[in-house]
Amino acid sequence: MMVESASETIRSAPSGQNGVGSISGQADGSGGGAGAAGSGGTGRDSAAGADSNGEMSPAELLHFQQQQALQVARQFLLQQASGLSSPGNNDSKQSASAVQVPVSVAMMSPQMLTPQQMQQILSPPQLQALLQQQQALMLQQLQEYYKKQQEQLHLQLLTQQQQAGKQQPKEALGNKQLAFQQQLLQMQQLQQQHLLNLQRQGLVSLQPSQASGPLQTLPQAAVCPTDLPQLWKGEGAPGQPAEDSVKQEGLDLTGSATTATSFAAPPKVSPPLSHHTLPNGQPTVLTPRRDSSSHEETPGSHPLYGHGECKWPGCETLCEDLGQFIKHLNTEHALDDRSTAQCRVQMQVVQQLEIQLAKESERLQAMMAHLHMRPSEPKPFSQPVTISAADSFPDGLVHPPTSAAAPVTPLRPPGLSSASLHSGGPARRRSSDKFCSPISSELAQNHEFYKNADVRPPFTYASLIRQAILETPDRQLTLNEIYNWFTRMFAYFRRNTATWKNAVRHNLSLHKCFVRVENVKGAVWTVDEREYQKRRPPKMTGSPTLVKNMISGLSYGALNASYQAALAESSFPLLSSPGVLNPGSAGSLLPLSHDEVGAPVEPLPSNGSSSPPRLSPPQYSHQVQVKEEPAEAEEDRRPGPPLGPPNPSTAGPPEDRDLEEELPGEELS
DNA sequence: TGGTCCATAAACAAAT
DNA sequence: CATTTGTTTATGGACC
Repeated sequence: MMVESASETIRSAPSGQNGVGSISGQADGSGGGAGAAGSGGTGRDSAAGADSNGEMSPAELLHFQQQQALQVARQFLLQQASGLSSPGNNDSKQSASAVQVPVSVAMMSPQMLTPQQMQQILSPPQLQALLQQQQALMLQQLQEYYKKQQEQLHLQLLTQQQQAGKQQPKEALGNKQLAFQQQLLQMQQLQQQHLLNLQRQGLVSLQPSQASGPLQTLPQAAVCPTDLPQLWKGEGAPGQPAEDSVKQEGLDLTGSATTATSFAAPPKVSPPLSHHTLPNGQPTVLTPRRDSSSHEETPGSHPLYGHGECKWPGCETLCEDLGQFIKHLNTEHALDDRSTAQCRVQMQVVQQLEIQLAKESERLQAMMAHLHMRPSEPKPFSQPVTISAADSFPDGLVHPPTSAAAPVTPLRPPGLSSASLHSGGPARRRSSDKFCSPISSELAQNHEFYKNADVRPPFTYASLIRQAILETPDRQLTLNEIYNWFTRMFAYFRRNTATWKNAVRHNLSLHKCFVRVENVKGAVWTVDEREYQKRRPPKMTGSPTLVKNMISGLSYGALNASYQAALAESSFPLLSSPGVLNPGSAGSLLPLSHDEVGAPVEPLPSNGSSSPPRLSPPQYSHQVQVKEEPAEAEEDRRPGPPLGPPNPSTAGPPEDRDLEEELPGEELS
């Protein structure tokens, strides 16, 4: 295959955006394009030369959308931090109004956090969800918008024709028609382009569910489609300066000014055409009550007024006093199309946040409940609670932690999980390791995300390699197969191949947990679970501290690191190991596609299935034996006597393989 | 500050 | 001979 030679790799320029110097990968995406091409798999978009085009390249688009999602996410976090998330609160109205201010304000404020930071704070699933929501919304809005524009054009065209037919010379008519048609064409092209871009990037993952997706995710957002165009219009209105978040986002994008412009363009198109369309087509469907709620309530102070400025989304006009503000409010934010549209946008924002809030609240309660009861309930798992805790918060759902960890996948236990670093961007490396989130579950859950987004997975090479191997029916892979797994599963590894491949080889050789086995066909790599677990014993057991942190973090409502981590972690987990097939079950699913790793579905039945009360020495954290199959002997043993023994066979069972395995003893070295 | 864990780079050797 | 596969060593960042 095309392995590129060293030469290419060397040029890595560290200067990452943020400084995390080590990860050169990110930085040099440019050149990489070429080499990567090989891995066929998914639709690959060469990351190459993004900037050259006038239009937004897929990469840029993705970046852009991520930014958008991040914005929203940011608000969400802010709110959480400010204690909004009081547990029981269900009163949507209340929370809505409460949320409003901060949200709108924050929305406009440019970056408080960098995308990287957001990535760290938010878990991939969260990011993904946000992204999708945003994308769905945008898509919808765009579609509506274009539709509307086209209708307008057609109408105009018709009118013109009629009139022209009567009074205008043919030539003129011809010209006009031409002009309109061109416009129409442009519109169509634009539309197609945008839709294409959106889909391309995205939304790939979005695609499948797309049909119903948007509606589902944004039940409320779906409001009347017809109104949407107005949203854009309103926002795009020339008069208002900063408002459009889109624009702001654009500014934020460090490197892509072009992006901003190109993206913002579409909405802008509207002004010219729109001015007269508005009068007509806009049935202002605005619901009075909402409107009134935000405008009218002016007790002593006004919810839209604070710190001397107008808090209306996008408007930060300074007002000396309330009186002046009111005046401003009445003049600038009167009941017009723009205000209505903005209001609607705000409604959507709030609604989404409410949904999110409800989810998070639920999760919080479950967490609290769990942590509380924990003391009394020691036994379920001797294991580190932390682990289970982390595992247990799936996205939104709450499932009993206790049972959570093990239960989910009876067969394939969390055993495999172990290492991984949980989320996290920069920190990715180690810190998380300690948290020990199950890579398998995380992966399963965010499988699509990593597959399509050029984001560096928050796992160490070792944990990824292990995952790759374990996902295989016979738990063994050749080096090349490992490479393929990487490229298949992560968009990120589709470039800089020389670099990460070297790292993979390095890790295989370096870690005792990877055992090379000579096979008929050559050599394959297997994982020695015992060794693997051995590497990180210390912390886990001591989880108490972690728990403590979590608790304190929660109680204070502060976004401290531990909380963030917990948050991030929480979302991943869903299922623990979905696709992983264990040999035992192997027969069934196996070989095929691993992709399924993603099978997850979130809702985990909480069927507690049995929680295997596995106890294992603390050191070996989770483990489960999987039972089902002797196949992996390796795993089995670990629970028991820790180190001991030489393992008998590791793999024996499955099949013959005479050559199999391992030689006893050696590993101890 | 020192130790550990990781990522990355690179030199080399052995096998294909 | 060129690649691929494995091993090792070195360096530096992050974290505890």
